[in-house]
Amino acid sequence: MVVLVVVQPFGCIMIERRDVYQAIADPTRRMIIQKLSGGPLNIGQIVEDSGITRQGIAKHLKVLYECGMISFTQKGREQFCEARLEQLDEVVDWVNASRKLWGQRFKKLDNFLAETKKQ
Amino acid sequence: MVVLVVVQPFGCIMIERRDVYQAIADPTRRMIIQKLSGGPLNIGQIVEDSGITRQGIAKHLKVLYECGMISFTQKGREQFCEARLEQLDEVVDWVNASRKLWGQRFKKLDNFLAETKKQ
DNA sequence: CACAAGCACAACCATTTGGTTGCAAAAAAT
DNA sequence: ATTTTTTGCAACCAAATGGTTGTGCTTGTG
Repeated sequence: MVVLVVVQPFGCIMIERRDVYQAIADPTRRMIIQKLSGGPLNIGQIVEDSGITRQGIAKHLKVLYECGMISFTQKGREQFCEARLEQLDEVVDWVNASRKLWGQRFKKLDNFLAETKKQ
Repeated sequence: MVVLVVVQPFGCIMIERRDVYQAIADPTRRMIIQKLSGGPLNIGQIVEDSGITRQGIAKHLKVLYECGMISFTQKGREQFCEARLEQLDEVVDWVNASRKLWGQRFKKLDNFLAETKKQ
């Protein structure tokens, strides 16, 4: 997990972490994640049929790495890339929490109406 | 990918469909979604304690609307905003599909090793 | 050795993003 | 009738994003 320490105006130090939401926001990165879901690949293999340049892919890999969604293993001159999908739990948890609240919104409205009736 | 061409509230003309991944990529938009999960609110209520200006919020609402994650209802001079969290299914489905594939990666490796042993 | 494969790093570029300020319109309240 | 609330719209801005080309450094291979 990479933490970006940003020194802002007034000498403020902000600690920014790239998050998983940002990681999966881009369609190319989702494609990379799906390719890697099948197992580790080297960068050349990821570039194959991606439609963009190696350097473009490298930038996306950097983002994914900074989110802790992939890890690297050097093997000779090749760099193998492996997915770490545990991070996606955060997204699912957030979605479920929101939907749980959303599912209760009518109940809450009923409670509100009941309360106002009493007064 | 579904492309909707809708000319409706907010003066939005939707030609390309923004996707849900982009909608939840921004922390401010996630905050808005969570606020709305409890039930409909007008724009002023969403702005409350958000730390950014009404116009800033309006831009985020436009994005959320274009993703089909919120809908509007005019009531006098107030514009009420309601969440449509069904859209989040797409995210959960994608995550689950990736994780399913990921869970099978060792099995695949075993199969591969078994195949090569035969030859 | 010479050469190719695989990759990292830097510079550059156009567009998008995420915010701001200012102003105008319409509905409600006084 | 005037003022206040609530909102919409446009212009502006800095920074981030998503790509590109070019260069050069390792590491295997003939």
